[in-house]
Amino acid sequence: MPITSLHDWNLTPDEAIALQQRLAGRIEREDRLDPVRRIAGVDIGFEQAGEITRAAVVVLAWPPAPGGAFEMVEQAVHREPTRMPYIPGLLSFREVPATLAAFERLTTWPELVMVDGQGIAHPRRLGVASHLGLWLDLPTIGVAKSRLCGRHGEPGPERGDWAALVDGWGEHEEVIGAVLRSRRGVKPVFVSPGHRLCLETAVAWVVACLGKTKLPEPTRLADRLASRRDQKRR
DNA sequence: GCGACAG
DNA sequence: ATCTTGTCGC
Repeated sequence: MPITSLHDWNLTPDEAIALQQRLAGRIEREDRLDPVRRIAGVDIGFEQAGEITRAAVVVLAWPPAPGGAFEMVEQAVHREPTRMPYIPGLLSFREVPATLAAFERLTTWPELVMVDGQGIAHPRRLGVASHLGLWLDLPTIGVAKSRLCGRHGEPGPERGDWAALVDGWGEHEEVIGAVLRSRRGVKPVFVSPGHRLCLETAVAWVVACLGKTKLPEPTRLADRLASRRDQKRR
């Protein structure tokens, strides 16, 4: 059931938390993906000492070419005044509005989206990837570089090895993500379902999109575009 | 009260 | 996230 109306993004922390608790109940964790032909990557960067929020989205063709390279189908960037400071747990209210605007500039639509941040691996099970997934009504996966919440062991050393990220105790204990070794010898990434897919499927897609670096291609390329590292060179 | 804390 | 040069390693 797609969400048809957008809520107010300028909320007090308490109101934002209450809203997250309600929206979390709408997250679908069962696989519901259309045949994948395009995968989008999303990330946010900042300009002018944080005054400007810069949302970047890249759309890559799936599957990648025989050599392993992903074809860049389209890119979009949207800049706007930063609306609120970074508050752990409330990241989506700072980044999702600009991201939605960037998506509106696309002429092609993806069937899957990877977001730089957490999916359900969040205190109220509604990280940026999940929140964005609800608004786009698309399957989303959260790929974060560090942990927000949950406990976990050390994943194995090989690419693809992962350890469960669990949160809660007793009857409330649940697996909320995977601490994935995306490359030998590097700190693992935190993968969690955003919307419309389960953990195993999310991990499989991230692994399938890994190139030669720590981050999967969709997120890595979006990161470069958001931080202007693709042209900013010196 | 004392830590922890995505980007 | 961002401010920033060189440097160690495959």
